[in-house]
Amino acid sequence: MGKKAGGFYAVARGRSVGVFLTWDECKAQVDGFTSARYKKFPTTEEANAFIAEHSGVQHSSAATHLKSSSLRYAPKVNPTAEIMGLQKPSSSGYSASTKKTLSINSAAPKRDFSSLKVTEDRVINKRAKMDRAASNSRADLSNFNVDEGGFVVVYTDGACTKNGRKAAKAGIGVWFGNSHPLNISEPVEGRQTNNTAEIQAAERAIREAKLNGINKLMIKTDSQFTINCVTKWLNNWKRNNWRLSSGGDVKNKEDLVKLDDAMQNMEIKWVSLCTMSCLFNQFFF
Amino acid sequence: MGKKAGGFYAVARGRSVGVFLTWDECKAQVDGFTSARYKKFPTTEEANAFIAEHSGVQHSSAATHLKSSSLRYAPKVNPTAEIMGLQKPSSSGYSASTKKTLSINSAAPKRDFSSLKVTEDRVINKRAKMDRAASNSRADLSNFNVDEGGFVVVYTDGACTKNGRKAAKAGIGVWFGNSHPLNISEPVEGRQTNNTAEIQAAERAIREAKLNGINKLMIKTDSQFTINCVTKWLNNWKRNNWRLSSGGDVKNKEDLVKLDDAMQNMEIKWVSLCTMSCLFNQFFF
RNA sequence: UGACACCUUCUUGU
DNA sequence: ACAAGAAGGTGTCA
Repeated sequence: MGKKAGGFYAVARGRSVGVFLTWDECKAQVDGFTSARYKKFPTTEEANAFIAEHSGVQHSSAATHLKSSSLRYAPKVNPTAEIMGLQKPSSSGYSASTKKTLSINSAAPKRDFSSLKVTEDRVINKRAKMDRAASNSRADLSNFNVDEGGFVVVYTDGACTKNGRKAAKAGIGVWFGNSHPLNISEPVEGRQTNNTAEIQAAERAIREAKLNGINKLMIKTDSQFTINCVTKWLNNWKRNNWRLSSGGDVKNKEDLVKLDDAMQNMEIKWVSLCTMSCLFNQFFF
Repeated sequence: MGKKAGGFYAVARGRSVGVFLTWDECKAQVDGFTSARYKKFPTTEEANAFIAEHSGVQHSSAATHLKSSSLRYAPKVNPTAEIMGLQKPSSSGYSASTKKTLSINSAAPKRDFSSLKVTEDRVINKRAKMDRAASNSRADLSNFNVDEGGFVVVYTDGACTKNGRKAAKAGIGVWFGNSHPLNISEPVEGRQTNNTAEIQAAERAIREAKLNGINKLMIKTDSQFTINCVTKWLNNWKRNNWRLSSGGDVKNKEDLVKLDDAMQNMEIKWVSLCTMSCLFNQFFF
């Protein structure tokens, strides 16, 4: 080994949040943690600043805390868990399966699509359906999260193992509520990439909502890509025959056409989970 | 130029040692291999340098040794690796600083202009100078890479954060060799764009070379724009009062005049890093 | 229209 | 620390 000792690893989102002195320690917080955010810095000050900027949330005590330079190993906070506070699925209503015996309860990763595990797609899928059918009581179905404007809130997410490689396997997750009968976790159809997953997740969420008489839906996703596709680029692409500004083809045309179709007759508010954290930062800066 | 055609994957420690053209091939050598050492580079030269530096053997008698080693270790190596042969640096002697979580010692990517980080330009710049001054011994200075024609080889590069926006910050890099005392990393003066950066990088390289009695210089850059300016358009612009064929002004006149001035009394071979890979392709297509 | 650069943003994985 | 999947843009010239 014989590495150079210097350096501070800031972990803004991970199993624990804080500054670590070795890559190994840092890696332990971060490895396998979905949408982890971490970075190495030459000074503690910069490391702390990074955490302040990227962890989305701090404890009220955090601001002062970060300033005291002596504090190395910061406490364990799970930002997301707090922002989302009430109803957000800190982890999963998704059927738990083998794999990745999630780490600790508190800091459960935002995304635990255990069920996406390839080898079990069929089984899981089937089980999910049975599950939904079985518990299809009115009481359950009406148990949506609804915002002040009457929009039903749904969280969507896509994941893709080995993204970019030919063995890639992608899956989607749709979350209406804890153990909600409409929750979905399924494999992706067609091209297996992270983005096809995110897009299909949104599409499935919408179709599922429609089937249940919902006509106002708030989709929360961390895929800025999907949001941009729908809110910024889609109309233009429909006009210009799906040409990128760079001249190439729109890679996700097929999925986007389906999504666009699903969107008809549904009022949708798109919410970026990322944006939410950013907004939150304004409390601190 | 790494983006489209993919780069070159150097495997220094793995099932086989060598340069590979796809991530899949590289992965095959490396996956599950204890303490594998590998990295992607935009050029074969850099890939070979990485292998030379990390494959365990070596050091001391660099030049000749490297040649044979790359041959020996490169079973599947594409022709290029052998054709290009020499010993190009993996990368930067640039002072490391914050940003982009530099990797360990030597094998940073071609562009790790950590030092370009805005807030620290001054400091970094100062440090770079001290650094150079401090180690300014004859022994070091004579340690240039020289081609068969007696041209000293230097790599130049420019970078520009937020290129095209008003917050843009540009910087230059000049690389004569690993930890070479003449290496430069500095902020750009004047307009902050990618092209001013590339041009100023070349100019600085020439001036630095001149100060050290060099009169034959091979400049390797991936800026086709800079090369075209100098080798195709400059003479014409000097004649026609810096008019574009479209009638407008030459945007980079100021920097190009300085570059032109620096070029006097210096024999220069301009080499496009891009062209090199392209040439290579002709072996296969 | 082409070419070479330079970036911004987001995500997924090891 | 590394990889890829995806979109948007400007800097510049012919």
